[in-house]
Amino acid sequence: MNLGIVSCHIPARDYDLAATLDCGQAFRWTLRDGAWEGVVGSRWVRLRAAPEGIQAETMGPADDWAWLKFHLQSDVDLGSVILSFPDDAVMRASVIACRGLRLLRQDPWECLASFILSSTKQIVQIRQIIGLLCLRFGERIPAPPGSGPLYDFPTAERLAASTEAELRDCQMGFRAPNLLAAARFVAGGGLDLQRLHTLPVAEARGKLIELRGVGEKIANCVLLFGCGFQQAFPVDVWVRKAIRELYFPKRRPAPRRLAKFVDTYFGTHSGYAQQYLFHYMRTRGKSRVSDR
DNA sequence: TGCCAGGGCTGGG
DNA sequence: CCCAGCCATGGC
Repeated sequence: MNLGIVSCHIPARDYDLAATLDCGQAFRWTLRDGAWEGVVGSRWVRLRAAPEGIQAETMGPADDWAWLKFHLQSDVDLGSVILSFPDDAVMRASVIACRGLRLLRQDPWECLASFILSSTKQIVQIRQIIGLLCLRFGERIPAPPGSGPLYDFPTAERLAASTEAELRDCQMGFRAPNLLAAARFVAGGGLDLQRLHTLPVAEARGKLIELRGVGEKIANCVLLFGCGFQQAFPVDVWVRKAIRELYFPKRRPAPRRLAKFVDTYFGTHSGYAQQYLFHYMRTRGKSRVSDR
């Protein structure tokens, strides 16, 4: 049984780690010495590009890597996803700008909690808040030699046992009572996040929106990044700006009309198209994405 | 410094 | 249905 670093080659084509791990869908990945380091579940993970795929490392034992392949969605045929996008100038430019960007399949609780914390926050700040939250409330997990202490994302049960003041100490401001209430509701069995993906998407969305602090946008993030619903389409300030400027340049659409548009125009993988739009808007004008 | 950030809720037209 | 104001906090 190997308790040190163990590694594995994960086959994948058209997989860009930087675009995927640094496009605002996940908040715990860091580029260090040319490799991406993060935490998946209760495991430290290091990833780097390799011929015909990804070289992955974690702390042993690991006789099975299905958990990581599932998280990375490395088996998804990206080519067919991109072919499902509408063939227009905006999406063609997005595809060029975001080559190799994948959607992850994240843990629904971590995803829900993270996006409750995301409202009117910049991505760098969301990362800071989540870093503090994991440090204060997460469980210590095995880390590679030379690395500092490492913590997983706190469970709903753990956060449910905390206080609003302790959460506010993680710099999350008015989001603290929302996170605490969500943690208590989930820990108490009021919402089975692990089964959400088996429901019709509208029903799943309805259950999420019952939570205080969770509206359409955050619900759609959880549905897309944590439950695998390919047609969930989060509309944040960047995506709204993209749609208005690139698809409705003459006059800004009424909210209802914009909702109808994103619901019908982008095809069977509209959530994927949304992430390409988001990343395209955020990175155009910049030379590199490696700002964190 | 003031503006803005992967929003949501509330109260008023 | 639509909109303005508000909610904390920090990067730029």
